[in-house]
Amino acid sequence: MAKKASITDIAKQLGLSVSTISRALNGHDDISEATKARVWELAKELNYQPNHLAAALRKGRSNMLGLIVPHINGYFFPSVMDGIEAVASKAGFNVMMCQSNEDVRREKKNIEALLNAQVEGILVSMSRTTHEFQHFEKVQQQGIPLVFFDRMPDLANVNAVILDDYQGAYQAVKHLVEQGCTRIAHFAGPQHMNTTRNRHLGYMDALRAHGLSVDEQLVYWLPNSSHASGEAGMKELLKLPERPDAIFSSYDFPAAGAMMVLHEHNIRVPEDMAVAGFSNEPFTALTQPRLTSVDQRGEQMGESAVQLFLQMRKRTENFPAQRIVLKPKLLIRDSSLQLEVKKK
Amino acid sequence: MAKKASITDIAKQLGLSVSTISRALNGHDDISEATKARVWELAKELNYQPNHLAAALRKGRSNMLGLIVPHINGYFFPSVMDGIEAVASKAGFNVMMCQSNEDVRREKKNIEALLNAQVEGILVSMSRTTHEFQHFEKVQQQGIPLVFFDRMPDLANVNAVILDDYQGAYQAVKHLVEQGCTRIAHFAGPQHMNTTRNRHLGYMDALRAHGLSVDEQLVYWLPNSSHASGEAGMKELLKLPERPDAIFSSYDFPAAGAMMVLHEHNIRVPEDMAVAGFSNEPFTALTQPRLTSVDQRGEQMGESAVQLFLQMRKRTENFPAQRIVLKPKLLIRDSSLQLEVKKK
DNA sequence: CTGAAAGCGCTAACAG
DNA sequence: CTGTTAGCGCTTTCAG
Repeated sequence: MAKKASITDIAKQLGLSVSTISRALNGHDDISEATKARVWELAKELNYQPNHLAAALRKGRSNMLGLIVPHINGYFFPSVMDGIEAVASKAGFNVMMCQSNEDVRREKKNIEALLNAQVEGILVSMSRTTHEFQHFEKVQQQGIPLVFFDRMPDLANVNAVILDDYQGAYQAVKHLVEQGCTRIAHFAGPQHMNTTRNRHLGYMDALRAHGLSVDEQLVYWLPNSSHASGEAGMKELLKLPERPDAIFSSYDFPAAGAMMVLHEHNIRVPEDMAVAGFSNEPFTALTQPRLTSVDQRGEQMGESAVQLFLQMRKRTENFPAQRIVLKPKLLIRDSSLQLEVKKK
Repeated sequence: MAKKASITDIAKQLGLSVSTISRALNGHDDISEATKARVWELAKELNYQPNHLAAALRKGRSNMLGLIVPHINGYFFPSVMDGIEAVASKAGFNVMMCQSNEDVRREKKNIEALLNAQVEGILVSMSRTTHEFQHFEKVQQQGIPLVFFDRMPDLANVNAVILDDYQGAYQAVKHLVEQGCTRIAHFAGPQHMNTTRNRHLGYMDALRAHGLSVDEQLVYWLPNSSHASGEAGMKELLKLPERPDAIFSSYDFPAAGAMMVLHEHNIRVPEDMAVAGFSNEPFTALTQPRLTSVDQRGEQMGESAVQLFLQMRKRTENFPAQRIVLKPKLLIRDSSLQLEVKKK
């Protein structure tokens, strides 16, 4: 196998200088069409492959964007990635993707790797175990634009694009109230994360706003977002002397798990208990009954995150931190619908 | 913001040569502990970040591995990516991930981008629209190890790790036969892809091996792998004069779609019609009834793919193309179970 | 329209 | 144990 051809090989074979080849290959208009053609032809013939590393080193611009997600299970993060890829590639950026696996140590390593790779910006959704932020500060110290999405730290001066989780939860619970539910339980996620904390807050405020009191007994703290933890939660709730008549879950999988348990106990959904989840996972349209859920705008979130990055790198001055908040969308399905009608 | 510190800055401030710094930073043991300590300290102080680009250029080794997946919806590809990441990072490789979006043009661009980025190998699962393979040959011509996973071209000399889709389908259909089903329908995927073609072949052979004939009327050709196409397929099958008593789907989502339609028609699963899917999506444990499916060994596939790559780059000689075939696992759930018992 | 020369940041002989 | 030197492949002044 022949050694990989470089710009110098082309130059020699054509009796031209490397700079001419470079310019020809990059389509500069101060090169004659004739030479351009010759260069292109030989490049093809030699199977020439530009070395991005060398160009990036020289230009001081890698055209790479770093991305860190906690995991890629479920529908949400992949959809964000779709949005990111679309906008990034349109702007001429390649995306270097890492998973932190919900582990802050891994997240730190990801940051290191991306910084070493000379990415021009980093988009990150924090891991579940991230409680300190020095590794992020380091990024900013290097002058690398840093954009959080979905999961962000509780700090003032950070750029982020997030969902209005509070509103999403509020709307879902309001909907349940309007369907006639009065004892609405909640599957709550970790309260140190902005996302699930705000869902919990939205839940509580929606109850209060509609004259219902918040009953701590009706809140089950999910150990994780699996369907198994929803099953466990439902079993707990069924032990209560007075059973809830609805459940709002911070995630879809536990909601579906709860429905499994209800089915086993011959408790009808939504007649005996209404159920609503959060994320709008594709499978929510496939459960029996279909599951009401809140859409998280994943794709749009990804797009906005890249756009924010693109803005940041344009400004020479440190421009004020921006926070973009997307509106959630409640998708009402059979698991919570027309309770009044169905009840009788 | 200070200009990013380089190895030269450290050298100057310490009155040492750059090579000493380089060696110290890389932990060579021909540098005194004393100087190592000084170097490390100043590096930390200056917020020094090694420039991987420069090192890679010089060493001719990028420590980057390219990955192309058709999409990251559903569970399968993310699980493969998990396996890839795990083994790759253990071997000191960073993964550069691209999506082809089931578009061969995009796939070609991805290949270009990865080649430009000087990846040391490429792992790829072909897009659905890939019918020609020059872009892959180009990779091999450059001497870059190329490993296909799951979806591979019909060529002899390619390295690949795939699932035994034929066996998976065969087992699923055999299971349905053993449950007493005699008119087993099939939701078939595209026949130009090894995966879904082999599932179709396994389906047919399992029927024949058990004395059942293959009825073309019972095969519905899925336009895609969405649940909607499964709903459409089920509706078609219900128009037949003689209704099937089981359905084996090439994907899980259409299988779930079919179950929705059956539920609407008050056709019981599995009593009136058994259902089995393919992929073992997490949601298959959450449908009503739970869906029988074939696990695709995603994680193991990813791990094997990286291991194969690592082998390939060790051999100086072109070693013979390897094909690793993983064994599928049939997960029997309620949607197909104990038909005989339940029927009466 | 083209060439010469310098250098991005780092590593790796080769010398001491 | 440390320094000198050359150069990875490319882009970009500065000169013609």
